[in-house]
Amino acid sequence: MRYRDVVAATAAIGALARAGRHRDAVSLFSRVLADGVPRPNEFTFGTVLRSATALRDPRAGAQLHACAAKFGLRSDVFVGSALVDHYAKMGAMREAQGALGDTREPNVVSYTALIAGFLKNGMPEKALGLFRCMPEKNVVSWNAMIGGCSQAGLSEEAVGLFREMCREGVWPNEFAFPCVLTSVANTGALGVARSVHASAIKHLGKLDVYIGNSLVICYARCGSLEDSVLVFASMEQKNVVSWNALICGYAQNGRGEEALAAHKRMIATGLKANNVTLLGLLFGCNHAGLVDEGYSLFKTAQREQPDTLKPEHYACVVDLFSRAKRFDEAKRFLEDLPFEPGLGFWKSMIGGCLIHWNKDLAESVAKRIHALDPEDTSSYILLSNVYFSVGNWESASMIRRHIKEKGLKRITGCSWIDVQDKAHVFVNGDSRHPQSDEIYKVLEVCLDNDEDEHCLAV
DNA sequence: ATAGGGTTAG
Repeated sequence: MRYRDVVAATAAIGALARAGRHRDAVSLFSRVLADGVPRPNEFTFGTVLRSATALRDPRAGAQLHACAAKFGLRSDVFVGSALVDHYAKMGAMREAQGALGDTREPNVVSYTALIAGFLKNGMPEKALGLFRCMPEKNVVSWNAMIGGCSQAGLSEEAVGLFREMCREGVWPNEFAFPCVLTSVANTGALGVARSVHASAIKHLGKLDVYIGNSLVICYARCGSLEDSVLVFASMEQKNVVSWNALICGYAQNGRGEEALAAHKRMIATGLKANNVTLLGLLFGCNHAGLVDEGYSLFKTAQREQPDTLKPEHYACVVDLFSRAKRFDEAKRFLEDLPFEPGLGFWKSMIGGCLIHWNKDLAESVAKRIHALDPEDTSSYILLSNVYFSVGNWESASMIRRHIKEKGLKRITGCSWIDVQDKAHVFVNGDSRHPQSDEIYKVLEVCLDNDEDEHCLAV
């Protein structure tokens, strides 16, 4: 069938795209093009390019780009933004920049698409540079910056940008809050969480399910399970993500029993658990020592929805057994894995050996790890800690020397506490804090009261 | 008839 005019043809392509039938949309475009009638215009290209992007098909994108150029539409702003967005989402940032350069009158959309691309492809400085000098900003450009920083793990930047946006008088919409709340969750600042929550109510009135979910996880990560549960209870709409957020919150805070209970309630509402649910449950069981419950959940999932199982779930089971000193079961489980265990699996085992002072097993597992990766520092450290724990100082310091000699780099873990919305970060043996002396005095008092605890030198 | 931004684990 032929289309009466270009409007009808474009509408037909657009309808396919809206129905998610992107492959058909691209085919229809090719047919229209082959017929030669009607002649596609800038709207047609914009529409079909979106489908090529949704398909993540760089070949189709490049062909459409060339074709648009042939039709003299390359410098149109609609075609241009669609091209920038396409290339940015394919990770081809040079081409994306080129497409913006070819656009005669680039607008907010063109710039925003490029900024989002820079952030997604690990170039936050370029994104920020462009954002600072773009001719015009709107709430979407702000959201792209906030969301992109949040995804890139630049939590402080994301929160800062959110504040700046509000200061500039830009009214945040519902898209901004999930991003900024994720970032707040990563910094763990409860006071900030509360103020962003208040800001959401002030700006939006009603909170949608995305924001509710983000609040549940944010409060849990900031250490306030009370607020987390309160938000969850107040949500009108709940989906799998909401339940997962609740379950994971319980799990992170060591409340395995409550996580299991929440899972039962979730099933009762007719929702099906997915891979994240299972991971949260296993994690919760892990930290509450609910070994049999956790393993039985795993086996049920293996039976009923084997497609949801990923290596991470198997790793949790290894952790579950080895933390509980059930090394034989852990070993048997490892041998029966349906895939090659990665380093993480063996590290899990050493972790268990450290808790239970199992030197012999730690040695044999360390051998396996170093066969896979001789540069793996964390397993050396874990092994030397096992030696420390059983009082074998010589072997322990030998390993430390070995690490130094090989020049292996180790990633230092850190912890922090939040005092009046300011995070104070510490690493082991740190003395850089301005109140360091006082802090250590208080610490000594605490440690004196607690002499039975084993203090592991890492 | 067309465009850019959102939530869950480690």
